[in-house]
Amino acid sequence: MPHLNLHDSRSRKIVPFVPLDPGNVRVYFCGPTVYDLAHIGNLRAMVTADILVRVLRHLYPRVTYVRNITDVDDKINARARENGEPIDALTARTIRDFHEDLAAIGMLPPDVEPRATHHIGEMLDMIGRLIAGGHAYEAQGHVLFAVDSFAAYGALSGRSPDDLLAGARVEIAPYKREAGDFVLWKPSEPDLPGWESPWGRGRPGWHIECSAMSHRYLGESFDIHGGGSDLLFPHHENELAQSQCCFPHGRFANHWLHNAMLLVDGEKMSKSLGNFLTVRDVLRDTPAEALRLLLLHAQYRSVLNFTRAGLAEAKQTLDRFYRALGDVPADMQGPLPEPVLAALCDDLNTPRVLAEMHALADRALAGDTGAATGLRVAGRMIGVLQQTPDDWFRAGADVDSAAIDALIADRLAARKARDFARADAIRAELAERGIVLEDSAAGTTWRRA
RNA sequence: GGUCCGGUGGCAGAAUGGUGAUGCAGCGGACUGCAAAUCCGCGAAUGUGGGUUCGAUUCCCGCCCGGACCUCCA
Repeated sequence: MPHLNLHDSRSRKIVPFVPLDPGNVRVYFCGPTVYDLAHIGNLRAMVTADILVRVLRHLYPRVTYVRNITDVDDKINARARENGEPIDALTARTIRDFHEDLAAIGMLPPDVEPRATHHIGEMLDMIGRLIAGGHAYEAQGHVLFAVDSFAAYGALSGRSPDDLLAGARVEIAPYKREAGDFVLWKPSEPDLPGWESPWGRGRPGWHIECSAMSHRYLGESFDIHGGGSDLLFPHHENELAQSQCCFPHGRFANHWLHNAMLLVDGEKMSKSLGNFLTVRDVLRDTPAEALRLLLLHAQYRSVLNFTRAGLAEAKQTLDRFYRALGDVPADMQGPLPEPVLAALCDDLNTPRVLAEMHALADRALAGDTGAATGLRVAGRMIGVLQQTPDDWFRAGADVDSAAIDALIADRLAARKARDFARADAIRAELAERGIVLEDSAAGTTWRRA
């Protein structure tokens, strides 16, 4: 069995993955801040985590996958006010929508999905310990982490504290001792969510929740922490600092995994550019597996440019794979083809997985049922090819299949009578409705265009 | 301005110190009443200038271009 090698953001190298406890691999990924529908950039991070966890589950008997939900945040407060709705209603609805969207894309649920607001006690406990240890201080109702109390601050993201100061483009709050100090706890206005604390009624800063929840569910040291590359600094740097200062005997995350950003039509996705796409926007006219496959078409550390043409190509690739599957049932069991596993173990090289799947499809189309089974198993491994070919080719066709069968019978009669004008008219009529007819030795079948 | 990542055929996208996968698109052919699918074949790439080396796309340096981040916030 090949060994799993993963890129580690801290060392910026691909290194062998060695679990702390092979009997229970522990993984934490930063989940969503729930104030709006998931967009396709969010989705890329979720798919990266999903593939990683699938590979880990294949290699190890038990994996504990924790993905948090940030449900206390200034963006949430602002959105709730904008919408004129209670914060609880906004977060509950957004979480429900998020779960629906991820399920549609074939994402395995995390084992634990902790919410920040359910772990305020753990956060307060950590903050108290940080103050006691001289790593945090209170100033004007805020509690701040003192970055100069952690010698390794900046090591994860590869920045020196001097670099950080040089480029600071945000006004430094006057109560900070050092410009790099960040908020652990801050006062909350009466109309905003808040919890009583030794420092007054307040709410947590952004980073402390992940430190508190990962500790609660995974311990002082765990295997992998991941998220989008935009989280590397400051979010993960700060999490690491807090956690290591609070639990000096732990290593926090042993291994850091970050996925590159997604662009839309070559540009950063933003509402002002008009290229902001939610998962739902895409799924309105695209099969979910096509969206998933598109995200797997690039290795997770490469910037991925999302385009409609790319989406169409992903759909076409799945057409080919579904043809190659033939009669192999969706739940067919078999060994995962070795080249596929080798590609996954090579830093989750999903493009190479797809190349291997094309090779399997070639053999399957040539009549090799073992290869067709291998394709099924490989597809299941990466969360695609979960349907029957009929379902894939006919889903979304807004038609009455009995009527189509009748037209196919009419056309067959016309062809027998060598009335090709009539036969072609039927083909054209169905084409108008988005139906493609395919003649073969075995008869005529139809699919959606 | 600072730190980091990247630039491979028309497009997407792997890999590699020794003749550069895979898919899409294109072209030619087989098959087909037509079409689709499938099959066979063809053309097509390492941003740029140096350096190291017998040999560089791969390693090093400069330049150009693109991207992420630069601390609670857009």
